[in-house]
Amino acid sequence: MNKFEQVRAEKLEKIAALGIDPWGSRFDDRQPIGQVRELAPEAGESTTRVRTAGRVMSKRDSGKACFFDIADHTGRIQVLTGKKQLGDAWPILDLTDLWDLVGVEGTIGRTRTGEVTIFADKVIFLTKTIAHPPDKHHGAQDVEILLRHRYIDMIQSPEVVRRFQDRSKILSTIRQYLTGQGFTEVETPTMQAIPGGAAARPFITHHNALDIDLYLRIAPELYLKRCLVGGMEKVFEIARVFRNEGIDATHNPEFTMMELYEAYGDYNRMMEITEGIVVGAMKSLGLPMQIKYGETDLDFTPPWRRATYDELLREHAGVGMDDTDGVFAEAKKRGIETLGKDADVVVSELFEATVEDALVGPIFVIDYPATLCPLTKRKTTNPRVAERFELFVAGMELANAYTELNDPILQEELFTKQLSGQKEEDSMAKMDREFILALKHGMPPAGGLGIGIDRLVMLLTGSTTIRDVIIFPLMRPKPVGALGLDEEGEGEETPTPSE
RNA sequence: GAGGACGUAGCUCAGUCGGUAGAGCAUCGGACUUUUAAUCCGUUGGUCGAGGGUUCAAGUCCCUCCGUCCUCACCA
Repeated sequence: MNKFEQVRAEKLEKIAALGIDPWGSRFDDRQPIGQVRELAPEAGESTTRVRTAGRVMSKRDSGKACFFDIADHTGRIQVLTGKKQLGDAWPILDLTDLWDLVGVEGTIGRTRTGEVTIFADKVIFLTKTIAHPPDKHHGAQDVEILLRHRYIDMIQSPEVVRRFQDRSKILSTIRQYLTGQGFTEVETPTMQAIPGGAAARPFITHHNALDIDLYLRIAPELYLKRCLVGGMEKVFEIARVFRNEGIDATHNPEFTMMELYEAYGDYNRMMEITEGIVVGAMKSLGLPMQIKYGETDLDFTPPWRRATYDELLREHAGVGMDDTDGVFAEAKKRGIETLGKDADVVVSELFEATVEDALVGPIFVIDYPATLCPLTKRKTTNPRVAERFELFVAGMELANAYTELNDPILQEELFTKQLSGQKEEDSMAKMDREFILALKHGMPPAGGLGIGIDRLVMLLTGSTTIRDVIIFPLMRPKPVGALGLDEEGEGEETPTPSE
């Protein structure tokens, strides 16, 4: 405990000595501060009584009077009280520090300078804050402090709380939209013996009683399709998935993916649903169809542009995807390694290099080279092309959907086929015999869709990094030392992982 | 994984050419019943991220390590 904490801890004792519980208790019939503010008259003091609670954000002591500001997630308000008004309760104010939690009761009004103020005759101590708070004007600015101790970020920046409330609203809107369309929400295994359904490196863990290694899922896809086999014709899951890869402004090791499957649908139907979900989410936040993301102007008025993979590759790279010689030549020209790589792997790399960053969107890129899509149904008119789309917005891949492959014989074949030039962990093709067996029982033709929830929330809340929309992003563990929280001598260090 | 930047009091930040470690806020003590970055007087506070090196002397220069951020690569 550092010197600041000792001072506050001593006050704790003094509060208790006054017969007051420094940790507070139930506090009923409280109005949120935002509501209390609305009751303020144009000027002067009203007779309207209010009762509210919040965190002390600033304090201006003036002898026998005291002004302090309290804040909750709905707003901030000034409180004025005095020795005469509080009587026996007056000494508690001396023991009240910044970031303590208090309840107040009094009349609502304005001071002569026009500031909305609660003229309090009761101050109820609710909770002592032992830690020393950051600078009351600048707040903590260090990104590391804000991320490691997100509650500090939330306390000092109401917009942070609002952003996560927006995230919650987007999620509930998606649930409402889908259940309204007859979808059933299911929860499939997070720990899986074979981590399939996407191309990504998994996290590995171990179950002691069964003595088996398990993987944290990289996608819920293969289980949701089993639900289709079982007759759940419309299912979805808002799935936390885990990918053991790099961390940057658009990637966190765990993130949230919405996946849905609709029997007897196809990828065209998935485009309609995607538009419905995104537009619905925007409306729930009160956003117009034209928004700005960073410097980019986006128009979400449906229907959104649909362009084929081949068409876009011709537009931006000047070659068609079936023109193997042209694709190799163009790739080499752009410094892409082509030696020993499958033609479609090169096509894909050329596409990523030339097209993806140029896509402002929203735009559905449709009809991908089939070899890159082992879980997707091929076009009956052209088996080289898979019925898949990806939705791009502002250079981000926001959604991915297929007409689902339901042919178990072809599926088994595709699971065994690794493309040259592609590492196994970079491939979606991982043999899962249990899944093949499920397909053998007859999965209806279906459309499937995945939407990256974090990226959608980024887009709709104007956040440029994923850390702004993941409430506790992964950070490398560190001994608690910042903010004076470090225990002297018996420093309880976070164990470092073995190398 | 590669490159770059940063790390100084609880917080926000200065710190010149290598020459006694600073300010504001917060804390603590005092004055004040309409302040609002309250004011006024006084006070306390440092392993300069960690370790090593150069030097008479290192916050400052060099090396290693740790952490965070940015760019690139991978990925959604």
